[in-house]
Amino acid sequence: MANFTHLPTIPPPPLFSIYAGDLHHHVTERDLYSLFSIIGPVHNIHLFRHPFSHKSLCYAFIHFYFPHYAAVALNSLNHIELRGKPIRLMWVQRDPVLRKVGIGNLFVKNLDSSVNDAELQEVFGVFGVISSCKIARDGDGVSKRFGFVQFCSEDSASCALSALNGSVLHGKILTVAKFLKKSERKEPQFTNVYVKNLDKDFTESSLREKFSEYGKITSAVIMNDAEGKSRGFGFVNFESHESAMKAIDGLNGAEIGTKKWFVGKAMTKSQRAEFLRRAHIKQKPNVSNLIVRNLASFVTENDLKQVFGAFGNVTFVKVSYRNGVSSGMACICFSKLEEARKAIAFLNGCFYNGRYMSVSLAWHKEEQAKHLQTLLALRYKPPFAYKEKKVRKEVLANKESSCECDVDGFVLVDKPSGNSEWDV
DNA sequence: GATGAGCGC
Repeated sequence: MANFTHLPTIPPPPLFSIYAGDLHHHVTERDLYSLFSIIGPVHNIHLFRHPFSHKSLCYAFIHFYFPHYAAVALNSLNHIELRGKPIRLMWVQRDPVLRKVGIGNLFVKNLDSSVNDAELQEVFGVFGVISSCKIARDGDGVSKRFGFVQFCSEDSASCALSALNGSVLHGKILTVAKFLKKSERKEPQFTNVYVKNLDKDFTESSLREKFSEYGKITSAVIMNDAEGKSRGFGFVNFESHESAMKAIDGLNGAEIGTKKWFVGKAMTKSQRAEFLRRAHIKQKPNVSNLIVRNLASFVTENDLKQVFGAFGNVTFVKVSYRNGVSSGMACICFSKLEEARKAIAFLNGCFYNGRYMSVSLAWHKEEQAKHLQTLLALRYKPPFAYKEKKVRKEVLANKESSCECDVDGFVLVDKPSGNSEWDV
């Protein structure tokens, strides 16, 4: 019999209320009420909505009159599909520390793509009480073939790990490991080395010879074209990471034959694509581009060229027009970041043609997206005007949302009567 | 090969 006493366990939660997460964004209070009432009398449902747009935040609380029904609902309705998406149920746990400690959290990979959340729960549930489990899916709901199972106790998790790691499910050998955050996981150490700028007559055996002084090699190839001629690059795989590092250190930039070799870590196609994408962003930092907002509609590109030209060399001016009408925004490029900064310091907030101009550095699109994600993660509350604009953008982007209306500059979607709580 | 997100009146 296992000794449970020394292992941490999540304490029993309040027993009337269930948290429902991962909801499809079109799931409504009514959908939830219809579903949960099947089990027993529901006291109320709170589907959380954005305070301005009233779009669903995709999670809800379901309060039952009797804890018994809450428990039954949690067991029998978990992972059921609502509007085509499986819901994920948990006991309400309001203590954020307890929610985030990650007790008993397992990572499962090499799942067959047919395995769904419910089956994952069934297989792992034999070993203890699961607080949350799900399979990672892409935007179309296709399984990414890995998932997460979180047990209420470390003890159950370790039982499941030792029993199920290496076991077979639908013909696939599962890997079960403790879940580690990205920061806790060390990068897999590469052993494969890429070499380019080889002379066309450089052979595999000379390649092997050249690299073997750095350590034991498991394979060395030169890539050929359809006619069997060298394409001038190849791969050398070492037995150890240290040897691979030494080889890069020793041979990168070396002049061999008539060429200067490039030797570096071999990348997969996707890794290389990511690398190039980042390199591209670095190359074009875009930081000397300005966005000007709140311009009067009659301000022209020439006007702006004059005003901004006082601060440096303006290389590009573009006013944004929609249906032939200025939208009050413009992009202005300086040849130097320094000049752009000067223009901001001087012109941002200036009264110009009856309006206060806003002048700020333009973001690179991808960097801005990342920045926004970081802010969201920190639960950053943007300033009012900003939030309003963002909501409008979201609403416009979401063509599926029904009954949009514009009230006092706020875009409201599916505004429920009264408050957003839907009492039954 | 792969390592989420998540909680109020």
